[in-house]
Amino acid sequence: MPAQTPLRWIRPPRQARSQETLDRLLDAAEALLEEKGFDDVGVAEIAQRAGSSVGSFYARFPDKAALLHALQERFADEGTATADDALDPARWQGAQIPEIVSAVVAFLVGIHRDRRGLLRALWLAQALRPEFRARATALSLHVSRRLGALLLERRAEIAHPDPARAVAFGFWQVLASLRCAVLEPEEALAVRRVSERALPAELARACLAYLGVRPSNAD
Amino acid sequence: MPAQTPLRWIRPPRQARSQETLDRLLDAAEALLEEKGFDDVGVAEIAQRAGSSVGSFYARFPDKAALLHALQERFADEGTATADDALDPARWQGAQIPEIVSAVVAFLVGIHRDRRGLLRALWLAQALRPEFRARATALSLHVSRRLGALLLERRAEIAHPDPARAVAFGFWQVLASLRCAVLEPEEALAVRRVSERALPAELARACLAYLGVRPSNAD
DNA sequence: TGTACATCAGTGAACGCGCGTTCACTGATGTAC
DNA sequence: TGTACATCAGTGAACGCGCGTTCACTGATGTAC
Repeated sequence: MPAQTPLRWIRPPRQARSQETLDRLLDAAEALLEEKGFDDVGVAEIAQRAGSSVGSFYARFPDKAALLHALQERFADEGTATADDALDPARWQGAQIPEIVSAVVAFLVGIHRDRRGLLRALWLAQALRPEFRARATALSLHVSRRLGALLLERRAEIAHPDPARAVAFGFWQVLASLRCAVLEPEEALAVRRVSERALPAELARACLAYLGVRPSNAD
Repeated sequence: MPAQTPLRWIRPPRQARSQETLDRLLDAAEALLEEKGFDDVGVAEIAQRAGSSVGSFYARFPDKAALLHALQERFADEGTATADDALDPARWQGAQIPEIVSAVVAFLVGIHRDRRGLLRALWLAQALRPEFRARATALSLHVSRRLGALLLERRAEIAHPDPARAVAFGFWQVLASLRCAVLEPEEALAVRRVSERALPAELARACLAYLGVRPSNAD
């Protein structure tokens, strides 16, 4: 179900050297996305920053949109692997829900901070271009299910009448908040009233309150 | 403090007829935004839909971006007036927090449904163009303060240790969720697990739980 | 080990499409006397 | 009340800029014998 298409957007390279060029192009693009939107970054600009050329770019990607797809694919692969590792039930033996939620939220905040530009670009692309949605949804769903499995093993701690739904919706709300936090610049802090430093704790608090989990002694 | 600039982006019309043209242009643009993004809507397309012409467009707006500014201005004016009316303390004499929050959340869900296209366009514009942020922030802040005043009159009902901050953050989280719900198409429902019909209730529940308000008999 | 050839990778100037913007002109409205 | 003139509003074909994309060419890597 989760799209396995291994970078079929990219013409696979034949020499190691061109694989490096491809990585450099992806890295350059992601770096530039920290400062501007995808449409504001030119192909020539990306190529130059990668120490490459426009021609090389088009030797790897059929068009500019394919670059964003490749970035999405790369991020989703990393995200899936990370979730599988981080949300492995074995890792959380004996842990209670507050501990898990706090850790996950803090981690998600970190990702959104560190890769702000990429996530913003992907989020915007998804809003208007259907071809970006499936992959994005698949990743969210994967993480949501893994987290759900973990929390529902502990459903006794959850007071919400429909724990499975609550876990899914709670996770979605955390994601939604982070997405907005990523898109919103500092101005919106006046509305939010919670600094980025305090965000993980407050977000976890909100999520736990919604689930109906009593704050544990662990936190 | 809230930007009062009365449509200074628009060259004010001298004849009634041209005011009508302007309104038709705004309406046509907003209608087209339901289907596509701002960049995907052409000036000629807007003019045609408004039963007008490209030249007329440029007689009213210095450039295409000014149109989006005008739409933002119009929406913000309506929103401000609506908030002043809807959140007037006199209106809520004797009401408890759950009743207020439920009503506000339901109303916000409705707005985001009815003007999905415009809100999506404004949200995307804000993410990348600083000149859209101030107005957007001012509107959110205005509503947040009005709502805050209303709820903080009832702070006894709030268990959160910092009620003022909690009200602001809770409101912001509701907004964030709605923004994402507006940008996300149906696919994401698999992640969210809450349909648009059930959204108001679940969002209100989450907000109230975060504030630490006991569900009242009123709801 | 060395030479010839084939294939792959890289280059960047030139192209061309799309779309915002302009502008010379027509038509409509209002005002002076 | 009627005519002349000034100003405002509207029109859409033509322009031109920006940027994604192409392509003819050079250089690098690998392979055959």
